[in-house]
Amino acid sequence: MVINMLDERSKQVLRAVVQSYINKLEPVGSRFVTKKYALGCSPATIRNIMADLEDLGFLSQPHTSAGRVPTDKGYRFYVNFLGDAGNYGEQDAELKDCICRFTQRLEGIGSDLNGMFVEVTNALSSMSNYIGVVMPPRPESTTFNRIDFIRYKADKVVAVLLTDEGVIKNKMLSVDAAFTQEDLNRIAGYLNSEYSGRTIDEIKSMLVKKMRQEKAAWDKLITRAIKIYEEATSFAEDDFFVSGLYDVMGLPDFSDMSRIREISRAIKDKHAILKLLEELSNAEGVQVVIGNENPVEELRGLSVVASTYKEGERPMGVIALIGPTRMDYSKAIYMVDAISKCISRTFE
Amino acid sequence: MVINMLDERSKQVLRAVVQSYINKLEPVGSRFVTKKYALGCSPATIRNIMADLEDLGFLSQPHTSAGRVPTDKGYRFYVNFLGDAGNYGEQDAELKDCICRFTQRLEGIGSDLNGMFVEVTNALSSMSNYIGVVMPPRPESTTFNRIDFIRYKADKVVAVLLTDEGVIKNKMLSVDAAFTQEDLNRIAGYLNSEYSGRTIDEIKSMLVKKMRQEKAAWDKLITRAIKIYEEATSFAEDDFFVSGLYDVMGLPDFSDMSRIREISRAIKDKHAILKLLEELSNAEGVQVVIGNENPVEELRGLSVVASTYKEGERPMGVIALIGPTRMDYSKAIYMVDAISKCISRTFE
DNA sequence: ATTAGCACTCTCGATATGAGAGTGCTAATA
DNA sequence: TATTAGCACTCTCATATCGAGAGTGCTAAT
Repeated sequence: MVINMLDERSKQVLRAVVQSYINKLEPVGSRFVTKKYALGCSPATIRNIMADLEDLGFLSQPHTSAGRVPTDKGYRFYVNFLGDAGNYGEQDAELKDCICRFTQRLEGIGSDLNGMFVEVTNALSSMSNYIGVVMPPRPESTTFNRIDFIRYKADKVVAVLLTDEGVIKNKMLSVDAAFTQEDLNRIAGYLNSEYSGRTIDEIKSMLVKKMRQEKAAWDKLITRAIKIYEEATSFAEDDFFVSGLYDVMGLPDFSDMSRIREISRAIKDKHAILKLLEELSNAEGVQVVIGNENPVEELRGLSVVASTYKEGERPMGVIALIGPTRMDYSKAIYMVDAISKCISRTFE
Repeated sequence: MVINMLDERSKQVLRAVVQSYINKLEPVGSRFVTKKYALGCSPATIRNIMADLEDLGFLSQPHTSAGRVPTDKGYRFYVNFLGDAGNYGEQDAELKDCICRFTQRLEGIGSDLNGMFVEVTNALSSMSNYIGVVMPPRPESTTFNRIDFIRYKADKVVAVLLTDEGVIKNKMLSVDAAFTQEDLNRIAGYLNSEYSGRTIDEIKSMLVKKMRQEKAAWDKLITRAIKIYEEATSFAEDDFFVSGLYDVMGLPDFSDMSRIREISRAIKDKHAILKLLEELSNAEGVQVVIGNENPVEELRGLSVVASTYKEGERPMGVIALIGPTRMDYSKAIYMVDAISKCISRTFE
């Protein structure tokens, strides 16, 4: 699908239909286009063009005598070639201002990543009225900073894991042997001195290797360290930050219950979204998945605008907006882009 | 409203109406009652009784020629006097079994409170199809076990707070002075040795008092300790565990969007619910708030079944089920009762 | 005190109707 | 040849009408 497959006026008409449908969520008719967008021709001409666009698969009619509605392909063309691409910066001043203030505040939060992610999801959803999602750094790309163990009760130990990126995780462990705090400090000290600066996953495999090497005559300390580390770093993998499910219900797109329930389910079991975002996480720049392009069954009929945030060149995680197919792509792309860049900046 | 204000047969009719309305969510007519519940009289008689019950405010008619529907007052009477009170144990075996298995598992989780609460909300909602809520122990009733500080970067410190009940909280603090890990250990050591066993709030006020006492010549350590403790324990207060918003949308009661949106909003700003649960937390046993009895505006039209869980005699927090007014009170009361008792047991 | 019988009321689904919006096509026009 | 005016046509949506069904309240009989 190349940009040249449509002449200039057709593009203008397509853009007009997409934009006004995004705004009003009502099929747009030929008369309306001539009135609202001065294209210098009559409704009849527009009708002809629209009929052509329908033949090409960019538009469709809900019923014989309604206006036209963009198809997924129509949105796709709009996003790729018509959506003011490159100058999303020309958004309305209020939004820009709002995002600007937010990014400044974000940089102030500094290294409390969890806190930052909560802020980000909230900001994403409240500014857009879509669903904001942040996928935190995956264990394969978070860098071990240090781990500490706190003796809690005879057989309970709290593990606190810090990463270079500022993620704090804690977990209550049940241990079989009765450790003293000194034991725990030794184990932590060992792990901290040996493995600081590597990724969580790297360490896991290194420890396993180590276990094999020393096979019969391994140090008891190391065995313990390995076991306890494994347990401490086995956090639920399928977690991410979401916000805005309630706001999205206010959109006229979701006026019937069944849709809402579907979406809720999709978000609740997280798996589907996680899969999608992971796929997108390797790509460069802002990614847009429109409606039925979505590889994930449950999210058909929704669009996703996502972008990775990075530490230097290394991709860390993904932020995304999920909304109805007729979402305001310009706005969403602008937001996701600005905020993901801001997050990346805080890692410097 | 005393139990004697109705004769026996009237009570039977009221019970019949409430129970079948709870089951089918359809106004129940006189003929239906005679068919389904063998009360030994004709529809005409039932009609007379129903008319009386309507005069007394226990029932109402959606429109002239529909069956009767319980009013809030009707539910109230049912819950207080008719709802098999005292022998909720006679629930259907499957539910009992399910809860039994769950409580056993719960006791296995042991002292990881956060994990336990997540389990509890999930269990509450999935077994009932209502909204499950758990209010964790308030700071005035959690007992300080120990605090530890981990130096993260020059001006960042991670505070990890443990309570006797097994709540773990962590927080990234920005500190002005550059602490060494030794400084931090001294501060933590001071706090731990002095204040272990007291409630979080007690300690706060004690520290403030201490500051006043030593006024001019206070130990620098203490000043630091106070400041850092204050910051470390100022967690968001308005947090609790919720689950089941999505399931509740499946109930026919909420087939229209506006209701759902209302509820979502109420739950999102948490404040209203928190207020209500706090009010209920001082009472003994299972509390039931029905429909418009609800003091909280946003929750009108919903019913709440709540019970406190305790450590010994000391009330710690509240668990609750929130559902439509025509919720299955017997079931809800049974569940909330069983699970709150189980939580209390784990504290022993 | 209870009940059978009956007229009455109200909802709900099906059906009909007309206004309105928008199209496609044809023939005239620049 | 590309555009446009005009018009018949189609489809939706809101409204009105109608009858079946369910359930009531009342009255008179038991």
